[in-house]
Amino acid sequence: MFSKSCEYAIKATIYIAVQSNEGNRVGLKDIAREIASPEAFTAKILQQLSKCRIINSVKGPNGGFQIDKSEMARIKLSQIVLAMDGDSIFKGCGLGFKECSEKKPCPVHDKFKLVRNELRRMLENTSIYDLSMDLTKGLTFLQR
Amino acid sequence: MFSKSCEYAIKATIYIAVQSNEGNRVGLKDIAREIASPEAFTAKILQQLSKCRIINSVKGPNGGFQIDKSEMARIKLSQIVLAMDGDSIFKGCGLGFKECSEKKPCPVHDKFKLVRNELRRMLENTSIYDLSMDLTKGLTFLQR
DNA sequence: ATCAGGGATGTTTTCAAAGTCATGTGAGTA
DNA sequence: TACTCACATGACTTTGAAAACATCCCTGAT
Repeated sequence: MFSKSCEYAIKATIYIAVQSNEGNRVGLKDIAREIASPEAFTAKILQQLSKCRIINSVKGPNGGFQIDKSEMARIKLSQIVLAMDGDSIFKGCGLGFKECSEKKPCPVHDKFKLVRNELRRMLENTSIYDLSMDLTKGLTFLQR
Repeated sequence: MFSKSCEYAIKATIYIAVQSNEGNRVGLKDIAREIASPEAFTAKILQQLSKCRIINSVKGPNGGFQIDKSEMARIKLSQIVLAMDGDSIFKGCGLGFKECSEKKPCPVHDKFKLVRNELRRMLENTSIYDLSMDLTKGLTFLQR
């Protein structure tokens, strides 16, 4: 469904959100350990998220990553997916056709549209804030 | 969403269905040309479909692939996906966790369940017969 | 100004999916 | 029986995402 990068990105963003809510700035090592991801690879993903203004990075001693509390509710899952995997999951044809449209639909075009719209709706309506709250409350988990 | 193999498998099955409806048995070359897929790779996919009883193969001169008319309505998209990609798309966790369940859900578990159920419903309710009919009627296309 | 902590960036390496090639096997035909 | 057509099978190669490695650069503290 999503690329590995995107999966890590979602996990990392949620973890950073949880920590930011408690006023903590977190470093790469922390994040990689907490979401069980390869450190070097995670670094790249965090840089990408940082470029896309989804998270903030601070260099130097006591540096790390954080998310502004004021922005947390604004950040939706869809933004992370878009930043990591592009819009292929929203626009791409179910059978991989480059040109698949209402005018010239592939055999599963209409059927997939329904599912994709449901997916899009879900991603656009799910905020990182909500996900981080569930995690803080112990309703969900970031391991296993 | 699906592997390349699965995309080809769906396209191939639909094409074979269309031809079978007109009483034609089709060969590998025909299929590969029609769905614009690499021939050798397509051969493997057809063999897999054949093993899973989704299509029938006939060896020798005037051999080829076909689908029994009587079975065509019974074959659903879900069977092809299952044969090619396994059940990961139905069961797999949105964040890639090996153990993700109601008991120990990942942060997006519930949200994904809705989307996945919609996908499953769609795949289980879409028959190859219906898709082949749309193609025959010129409502859908297998190229581009 | 220097030093160390920690993020940023470019280059390899690894591995599974995608795709190719060579050869085997069964079926129809003469 | 011999030949040929077309599917079957397994080993091999290629490609690109995932992951690892090495190095650079910015920042705060002393």
